[in-house]
Amino acid sequence: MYRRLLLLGLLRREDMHGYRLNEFIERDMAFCTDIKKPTAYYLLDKLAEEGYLSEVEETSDEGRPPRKTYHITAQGKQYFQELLRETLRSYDPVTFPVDMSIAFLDELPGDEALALLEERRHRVQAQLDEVRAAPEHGGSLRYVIEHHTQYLETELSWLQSVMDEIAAQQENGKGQTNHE
Amino acid sequence: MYRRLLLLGLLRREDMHGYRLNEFIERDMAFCTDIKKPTAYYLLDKLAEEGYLSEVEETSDEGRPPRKTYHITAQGKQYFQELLRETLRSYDPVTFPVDMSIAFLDELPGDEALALLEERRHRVQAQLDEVRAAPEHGGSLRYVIEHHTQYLETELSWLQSVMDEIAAQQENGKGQTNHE
DNA sequence: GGGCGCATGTAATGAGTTACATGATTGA
DNA sequence: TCAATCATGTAACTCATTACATGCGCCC
Repeated sequence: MYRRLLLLGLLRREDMHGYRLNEFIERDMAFCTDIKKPTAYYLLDKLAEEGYLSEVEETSDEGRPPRKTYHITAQGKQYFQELLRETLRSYDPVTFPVDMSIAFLDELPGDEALALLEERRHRVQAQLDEVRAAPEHGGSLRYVIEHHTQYLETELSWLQSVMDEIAAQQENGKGQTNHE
Repeated sequence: MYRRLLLLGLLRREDMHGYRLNEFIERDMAFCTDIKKPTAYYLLDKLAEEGYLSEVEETSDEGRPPRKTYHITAQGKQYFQELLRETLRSYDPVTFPVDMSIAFLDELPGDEALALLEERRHRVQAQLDEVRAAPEHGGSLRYVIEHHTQYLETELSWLQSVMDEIAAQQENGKGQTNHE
């Protein structure tokens, strides 16, 4: 649903065709969304069918492929508002896949666990670097960047604390576990 | 995939039938997973088909319905290890639906935005309370609880900072936006 | 007699992804 | 001539969910 919100939100500012939308999303919002191109095209189609967007087919003037420009309708604006409010007010508990591996960490010898967690730490750090490098165009996208920055910093500090504790156990000679 | 890891991880400790598994998950792990009952049954079936679990049908002695007890196989243990390592080392960027509503926050009058965010804050706080109330049985589940606690605290502090900034703009009379 | 606990499922649906297809122009 | 840019899609698939179905025994 948040993907619909994204598309409607961008189209509310300016009419665009799918390619431009995907381009913008990939360049400026990659750090906070995972929408894929075919999904975007699919959703634009669907939103148009449902009456939230109107599409204007532009037959190509030159050698360029034809394209459809989307414009948000009155119902679309209302729908956008509904989605916006609902998304703002509601909170769905998050699940982290890594939690399951942490929960069963006793399955792995401590040194291997440490190596894998170190690898993970690098990836989280890389993601944080990417967020910090995000183009800083004004507007409330600034809050979103701050959101991800804080989230990732917390993630790093938690990871570090887990690694510290494992390393401590390792030194105490309690690091022996049942491994296959 | 992390759902498979969860089921295999629990079965690695002790043979169980689906009902007990679901019961345990709901009581002790609700705060960190969103697996639904039919999904669990479905996955147990599938994991058995794939040779990672063996199932023993126990025809009911008394009036109780018959049940299938699952036991992890050697391949299952290996598969579990693979999933465990892969899940530990890899990091998939998280997306927060709320980000999309924050990105387009200028669509809403400031006072309404504040009211909705306040509602959200309450829900996040409730979730944090629930995590803190989680049964504290030993093992590395402790790390998972810590993970969620820190995540939710960060979430609350970020929310607060967004609300503060909106309130500040409101006072400066910049709170006027284009609304329908 | 009505609801809860025990125990398992199925059928339909949804949301999104992957891999693939098309085809013209422009620049190295 | 080879890749990239522009521009749009489809078909098949995965993963998981929702809503529903079943049926006995126990307790109030």
